[in-house]
This record gives sequence, C-alpha cells and structure tokens, in this order.
Amino acid sequence: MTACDTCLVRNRAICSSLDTEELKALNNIGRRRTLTPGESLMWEGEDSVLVANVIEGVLKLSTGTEDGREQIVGVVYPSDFIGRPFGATSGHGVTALTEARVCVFSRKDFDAFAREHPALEHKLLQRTLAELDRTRRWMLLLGRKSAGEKLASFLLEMSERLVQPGCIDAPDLPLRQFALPFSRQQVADVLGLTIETVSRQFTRLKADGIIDLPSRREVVILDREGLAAEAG
Amino acid sequence: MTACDTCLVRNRAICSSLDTEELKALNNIGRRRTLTPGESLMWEGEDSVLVANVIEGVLKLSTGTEDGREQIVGVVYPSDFIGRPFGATSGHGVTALTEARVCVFSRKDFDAFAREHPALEHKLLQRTLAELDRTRRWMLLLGRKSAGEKLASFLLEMSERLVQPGCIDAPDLPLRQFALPFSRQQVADVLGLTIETVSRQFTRLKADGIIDLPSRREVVILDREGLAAEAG
DNA sequence: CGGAGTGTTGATAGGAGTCAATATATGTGG
DNA sequence: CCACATATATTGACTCCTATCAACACTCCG
Repeated sequence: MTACDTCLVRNRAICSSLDTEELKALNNIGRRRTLTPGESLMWEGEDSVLVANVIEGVLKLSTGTEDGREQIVGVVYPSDFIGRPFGATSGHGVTALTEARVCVFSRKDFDAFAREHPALEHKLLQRTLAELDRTRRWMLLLGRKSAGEKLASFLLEMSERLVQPGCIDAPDLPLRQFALPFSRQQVADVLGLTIETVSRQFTRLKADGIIDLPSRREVVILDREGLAAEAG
Repeated sequence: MTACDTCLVRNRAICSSLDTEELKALNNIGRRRTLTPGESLMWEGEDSVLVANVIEGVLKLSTGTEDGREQIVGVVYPSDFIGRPFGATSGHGVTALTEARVCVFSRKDFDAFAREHPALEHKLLQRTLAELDRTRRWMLLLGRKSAGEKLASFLLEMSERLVQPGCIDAPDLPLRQFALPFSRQQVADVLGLTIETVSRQFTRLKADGIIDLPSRREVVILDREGLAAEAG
C-alpha cells in the first residue's frame, strides 16, 4: 500500500505507464508536498534539482526580464509534469496559483529511474510533445493577436482546461462557469498585456453580453459562439 | 554501406543513439529529400504523416490565423527533428527557408521504430525538452519586449545558431558576420512585428553603429555588447 | 533596359501603455 | 461586528509605440 494507490491522477499522470511494482519503487524516491497560493517550487535560472507531478491545483511557469517585466510561459494542471529532467537549469519559475499538492522527486533520482523505464519516458515524451504544441499555439496569440482576441482566447482555453476530471456524471465538456485561478495581473502576464488593458477587455466583453462576471474571479460564458468569434 | 554512413548529422541527430545495425534498419524506412527555398514539407492542421531529420539547411515552423496573419513558431537547423510523432495532426507548417536536405520517415513507421528503441526515444525526449525551453524563452520576447529589443535578441540568437558545426579550426563561438536565412517579412513573422517596423529597427541599429548591413541578407555585429544591451 | 519583387522611408492613425484617481474587495484589530 | 487599512480592480485622460497606408529605392534577372 503506497500513497499512489489513492492518487487522484494515478491513471492520467506519467505514472500510468508503470505496474504496481514499479510504482512502488517510484513512490520510494518521491514525496508529497503541499503548496499554498503564491508559494514557489522552483525559481528561474536555478539548478534543476527537482521534478514533480501535479496532483491537485494549478501552478504557473514564469520568466521575466531583468527590469521586472514578467511573462507566464505555461500553466499546469493536475496530472501535468513539472521541472526539467535531463537538464542543468530550470529556465522558469514554478509557483502555485491555488492551494496545490504535488509529488516531488529529486531530479537525479528521477532521471535514473526514467532511464530504466522506457514506458515512463515514452509517457513523458508524449506529454512534452503535447505541451510543445500548446506552447507554439500560444505564440500565435502573443505575437499576432489583439488584446480583445487574447482575452477571448484565454477564457475559452480556461473553460476547457479547468474541467475537473473524474466526475462521471458530468462529461468533460467546456465549462460555462468557472473560477479563474488568476488575478488580473496574472492574466496580464499570461497574455503579454497590462492589467489595465485586461480589465478594460473584461468590462467590454461583459458590456457586450458575451460573458458575465459574478465576482472578480468568477466568469460565466453567456455566448460561447460570440466569444469564439472574438478570439479571432 | 548506407546513406547514414556519410551523413553530416550522424553524430548529432537523434540517430546518434543507434548502433550500426539499428541505423541500417532506420535507414530502410527513411528516404532523403531535397527542398528548395519556399517549398513546404508539411502543412498546418494536416494529418501527421511524416517526420524527418534536418540534414542541411534552415526551415521554419509556422501557424497563422484564418484572416492571414502569420507567426513563425520555430526555426530548425541541421540535426534538428521535425514533425509530430505519436500525434494525429501537425499543428504548424514546415517550410524550407534555404535549400535544404532532410531525412524523411512515415510517421507510423517511425513511431513503431521509436517504440522499439528506447535510446532513440530518449534522444528525442532530450531534444523536445530543449526545444520547449527555447520556445518558452521566445514567449518572453513575444509578450514583453519592444520592437528594438526583439530584433536585437533575434540577431544575437541568429549569431549563435547559424554556427556551422564541424569546422574544427573555427570553434563554435557566436558569429560576427552571417547571412540571414530570412526575408524582412519572415523576420517580422518571427518577432510578431510588421515588415516596416523591422526595417526601421534594422536601420536604427545600423545608424547607432551596433551592426552593419553589407547587403540585405548580410549582418555584421560591430558591437556585441551594445546589441546585448539593446536586447533588454 | 525594364519590370517584378523586396526593402526603405515618410506621414498618419490607432491600440495598448502609462500615470493617476477612484472603487471594490480582503483582511485585521479594536 | 464594524472601522479602518491594504491589496486588488476599474475607470479616465493622455502619451507613445507600432501598425497602417503610401511613395519611393534597390536589386535581381529575363
């Protein structure tokens, strides 16, 4: 009996490639950790000492310029993998946006384990390829879309990615209503905008009847068609 | 004796993970292909039918919006891998910028081969992780940098990536002078700018004595320090 | 030589950034 | 539980950077 047996992401994370014995071995080199919102698991430029699986919660990956401009370069959800295996440094910071639980490994231990378990490396490769696809799609948004298109695209992606899996009765359809795990500043940092511009676009979408904002963090998509049209 | 024996990237591409026998097997499922500048190897949204190794030349990966805006999401050089293994569609087009030679595989054949050769998958994982790192760094540029900073960053990266490997007497230092494999429009598509803004930034950097432009495609870095400062 | 493609330069406009004030949450201690 | 303090978000006025529109120059080939 290990912590993995009751793990929420047991069948979706890269661990799903392992049998019971292997899982037990992996469990031995890992440990659980809880993060509070705002708490960081690793920092940009730091030696790559840790890797982890996300069990619960949402975390951001971010880099910045020396003069303090920040850019969120990725957002990770339960079952996603974080950290830089087989590499020296981490390239971006990892910070919890919500309360979060992760399964942490020393990078060296993980690297060694992975090299001995090709099925695990295969899962990791699949995940990395999918993440690269997603990241490249995001580049189109950053490089070529207007503020309005950026926010609309972002809200659509949120409605798809924030789906809580495991609810059998509720199929994995995009959500109509959800709680943003981001502050306005963080939305701005994802989209490459300022907080003021983000705020103005939120109020415009609301005024146009495309979304509703019951509270600062709550979003209701009233007109998904319209939102998709706004996304360009 | 196979084509691989004389391959320029034999020791740098993912093939370097294979022994002579395995390489022969891989060679059997692949074929060489030459591309002329502007010629595409795959298209955005298309079924993922091919993957390839770049032997010679430079190619761009690009996506666009429906209304014709384009964004270059990656640039690949000799020894780089292209295509989307283990996936249904390709997400971005691949087009040669220079005369190019590639080693092409049917994706299905390659997938099957890779799954039987963990060392190859490991190399591919390493490459994909490195590419993801690079792509995320590029997001900072797209989201947060000014036109001047973008062009300066771009020229610095070019000077590092265009190094021709294999010249033993010339170590892999950043180049002082090089021929851009991009038109002004393509530079704009990499940086998320318009052609006019790119042109203006080129002339400004030249006027400031930081670079020289012997011809449209040639760039000389006169003041690397200064260029780095401009890159922000 | 001439014409098409590519790049540069100029004038103008518009979208997002900046600075500033106000409003709304969020939290704390009395 | 309320008053006040702090953080977060919205709104407004204005500026500036980059896009847009347009004219002109260069270069490469037939």
